[in-house]
Amino acid sequence: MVHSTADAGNRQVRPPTLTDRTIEAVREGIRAGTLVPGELYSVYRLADELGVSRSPVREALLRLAETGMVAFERNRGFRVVLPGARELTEIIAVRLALEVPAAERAAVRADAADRAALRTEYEAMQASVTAGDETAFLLHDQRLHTLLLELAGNAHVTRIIENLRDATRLVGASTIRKSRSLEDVYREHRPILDALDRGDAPAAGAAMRSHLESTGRLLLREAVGSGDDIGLMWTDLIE
Amino acid sequence: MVHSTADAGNRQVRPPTLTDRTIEAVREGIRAGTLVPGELYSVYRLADELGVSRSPVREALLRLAETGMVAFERNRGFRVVLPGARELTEIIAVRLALEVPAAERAAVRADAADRAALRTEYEAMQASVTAGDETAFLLHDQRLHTLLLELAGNAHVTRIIENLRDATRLVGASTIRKSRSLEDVYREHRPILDALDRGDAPAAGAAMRSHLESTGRLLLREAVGSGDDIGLMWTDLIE
DNA sequence: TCGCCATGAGTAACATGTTACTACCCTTAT
DNA sequence: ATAAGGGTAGTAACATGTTACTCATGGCGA
Repeated sequence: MVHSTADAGNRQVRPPTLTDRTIEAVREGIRAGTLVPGELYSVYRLADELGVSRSPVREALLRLAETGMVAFERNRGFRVVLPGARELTEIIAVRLALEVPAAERAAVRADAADRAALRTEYEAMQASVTAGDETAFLLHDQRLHTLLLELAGNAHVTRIIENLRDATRLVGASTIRKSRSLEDVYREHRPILDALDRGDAPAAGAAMRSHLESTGRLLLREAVGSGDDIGLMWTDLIE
Repeated sequence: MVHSTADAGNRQVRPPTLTDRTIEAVREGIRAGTLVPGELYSVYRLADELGVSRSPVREALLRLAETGMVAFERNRGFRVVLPGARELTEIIAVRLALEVPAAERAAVRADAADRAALRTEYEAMQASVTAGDETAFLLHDQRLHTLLLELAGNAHVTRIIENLRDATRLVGASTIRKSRSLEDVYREHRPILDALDRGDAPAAGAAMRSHLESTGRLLLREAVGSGDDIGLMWTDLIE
């Protein structure tokens, strides 16, 4: 059984730092709509909104800037960035390259406890679908993917994907609502888990590929700018 | 022709910040042996060695800590970390997953100018071999790989690999000297470039895989701790 | 000789102060 | 009306101050 605490770069047994808590606060603010993409904010204002000094806030935003989630503008402020079609396509390509082999590996390594944990998340997804709670749905979707990655046993891969996910979460949230395909996304995970149960590595990989490509296309369709040629970029980076 | 400036997250046309310069200074310090892995340093000391305040130094080190190059210890200082066998294996696995497809893509997209640029680096590698200059060798090796990645057209992949390389550069430097296989590593690049010239994508991918696996095993042999079972980890994460 | 505890030096993490720069606004001349 | 220009508010980047913690060291008793 792979422990699920996800301590890749491992920080603290001690309480999380203010920087860590600020990172979470920003993520939450974006989820909740308090921080609007494209809008200009400042470390000053955010710092006293959160009731902390500028240092941890600045550090937190710099880390988020590394993943491309926010962008600083010198002497102006920072913005929450939502990724364009190009960036989304690139991210999907990376996820395909890393998560498909991870799924294959997971199929080989999973024991009964792992499979049970995956099922739990899967059922929680189903519950979120019927409840129409897309926030919860995305949360369990993420957890399921993360569990799979941890099963594969490569902490670097887990961290990389986690970072990329951050950059896209924003698009995902607004996308799924519109296309009301929440249930479709849910269904796509079934073949993955079934293959895991059978220990069928190739099938698990194929199912994961199919899932990522499908949701990838979905994301792109929503996030596309008029100038971007999706088909061209897709074949260029993915196929 | 893909432009080689590699501005993925893109910063400034303006002069680089003190933080940026500090990051480079730390990298250089490690290369030059001024900063010894495992030794305990402090932001205080490093700051006035560099003649700047603690803020940019701290920010620089935090960024390097993200990639795993250094590690902070609360109220103690920070250390330059050299990766263990486990981490090296994980990194090799990621490089295989990303750089093999990138080589295939590059084979399709490369034009005459791209191929010429690759040849230039390749010949510079050869020159470094005969000159016995391993620093220069590693530099051109890196440039060649980066060129290939940029050719593939996925800036995220380029950035990810670049970060991983940072974590391993240290091991690579000490490794190659001992095993005096500098020339072997040089030779391994030949089939890649040949395949590129023919526009033969599968061959380019296969050559890249072979190269990464070979140098990967080399790295592991040097960096291994007595308690680590290389073979087990290798099959677990790579094959 | 050995263990224990107080103490102090040194640190990361956090807070606050400073600087140089940018864009915006309002005035004024054309 | 429109353009030019100076002033000002607000900012990131950098510098410095403060706090709470960790660990080594040395004295002191057994």
